[in-house]
Amino acid sequence: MRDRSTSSPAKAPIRRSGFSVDLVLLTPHGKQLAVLLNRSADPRAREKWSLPYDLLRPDETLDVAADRMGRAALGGTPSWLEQIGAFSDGRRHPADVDLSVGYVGLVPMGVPAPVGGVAAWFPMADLPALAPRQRAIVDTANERVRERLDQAPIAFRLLPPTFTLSELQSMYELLLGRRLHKASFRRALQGAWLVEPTEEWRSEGRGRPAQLFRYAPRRRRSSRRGVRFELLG
Amino acid sequence: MRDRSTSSPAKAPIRRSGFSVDLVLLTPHGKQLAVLLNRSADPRAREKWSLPYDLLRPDETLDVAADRMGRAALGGTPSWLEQIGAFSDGRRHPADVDLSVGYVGLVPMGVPAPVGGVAAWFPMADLPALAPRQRAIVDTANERVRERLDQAPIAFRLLPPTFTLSELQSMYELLLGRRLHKASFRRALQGAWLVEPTEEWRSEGRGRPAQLFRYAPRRRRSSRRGVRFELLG
DNA sequence: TGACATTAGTGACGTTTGGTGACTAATTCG
DNA sequence: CGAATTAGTCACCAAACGTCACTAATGTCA
Repeated sequence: MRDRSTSSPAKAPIRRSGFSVDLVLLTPHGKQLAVLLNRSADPRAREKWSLPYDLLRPDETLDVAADRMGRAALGGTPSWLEQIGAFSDGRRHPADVDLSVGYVGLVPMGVPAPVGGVAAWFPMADLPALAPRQRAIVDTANERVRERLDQAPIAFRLLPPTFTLSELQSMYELLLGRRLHKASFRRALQGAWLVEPTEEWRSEGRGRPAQLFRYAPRRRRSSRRGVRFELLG
Repeated sequence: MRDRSTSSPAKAPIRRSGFSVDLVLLTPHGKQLAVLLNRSADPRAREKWSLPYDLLRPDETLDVAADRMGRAALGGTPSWLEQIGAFSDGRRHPADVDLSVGYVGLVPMGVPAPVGGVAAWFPMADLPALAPRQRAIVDTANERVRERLDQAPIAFRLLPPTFTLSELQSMYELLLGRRLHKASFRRALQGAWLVEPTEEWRSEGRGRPAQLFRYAPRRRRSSRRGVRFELLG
């Protein structure tokens, strides 16, 4: 299903001339992110697991191909998807292609990997060995998610449709890798007009029940600020 | 020189199976940025001008190829270079390849286009017709430069080694497309420890002479800020 | 030569933004 | 009931930022 190559028996370091699209699907998994990996079809493959990848079909857009692969890998479409670039140095790739185009996708928490053991979620900190080029793609995916965190609804796409503000803050803390102050977080969120409260409350065991919110961004003028020099040197 | 294809007389919509690297070289030109374009070698080409592009050579890294193309197009190496992604939808490209990898490069002001008329600088606002895929690459290059403006030394790479603070501010204003307040700009710059003064002053016709500065970033701790919700909805 | 225009550079004030600790509120558990 | 736990808010203070106004140093021109 995944192998669309014409039968080429060569195992030598001859690269196929095409290129692949490689997908990094991320979902929250406890205190960290997890990546979806496919078990290698070829038992002789040097790595047992790999990112989902495929060759681009004729007359298919890159973005469309990535979405199609997301559906193929999960049964549903990722809640967010973005290209992270082209990867081609000498590093090895399972498809033996010259070049691979990487995509990051987000999957809301709680979506299980397809049954059958062909795919599984692996925590970021405990990945099995991957082909070097795919390893680079995973690392870039991680960076990209952090970079986009404040410009795209990353955290919201990893949460269910309704969530508590504590859950939202925990998601930001997971993605940023550091703690945030409750009052500051909520004040900033208030000013951004990104969420609206629902009528529901959720009692999570002990403690005061929390109100549920949903992601409902409202138009606001982009603040005409001065320059930020974030460059560190 | 640029055409490395095996002689394929086909003019039909048959795509070559390879991919190209396309370079958007930018330099300040008056009140806006300018792009370096090559005159099409083939007089029957549908567009008279194109971005510099080439096919990746065997065992060559994408980054290396982009740098090589920058040197070939200008005689010198770009002062900054970054990949901006892979482009492949149905849109036409002069090389008739399935996929193109775009790069942005910066060139300090004052570097002339090579003599001979094979290349020329075109102001952003007044570009000639380009193949649709290259047009998309140019647009993405522009966005990327603005996105990176506060994280990479974009403005400094477009200026000569020493410059006045007014020139630096003008460069930021050019890139951002809006005016900045002088005192705020300088205060923020001061806090960022990015420049150091030289002993030289420059008298530019009328008005008080300005001190020259050079880009000399000093290490500083990354500020542990809270979250920014720049997302506009 | 002196008034004026022009550009560079800085000081100071008030407002907004953001970090922080401490408070109140509502629930479970014993 | 009281302690523990989690949610939600308030108020204080410091840092950051927009703005105006001022001083400084040059050229231009009457």
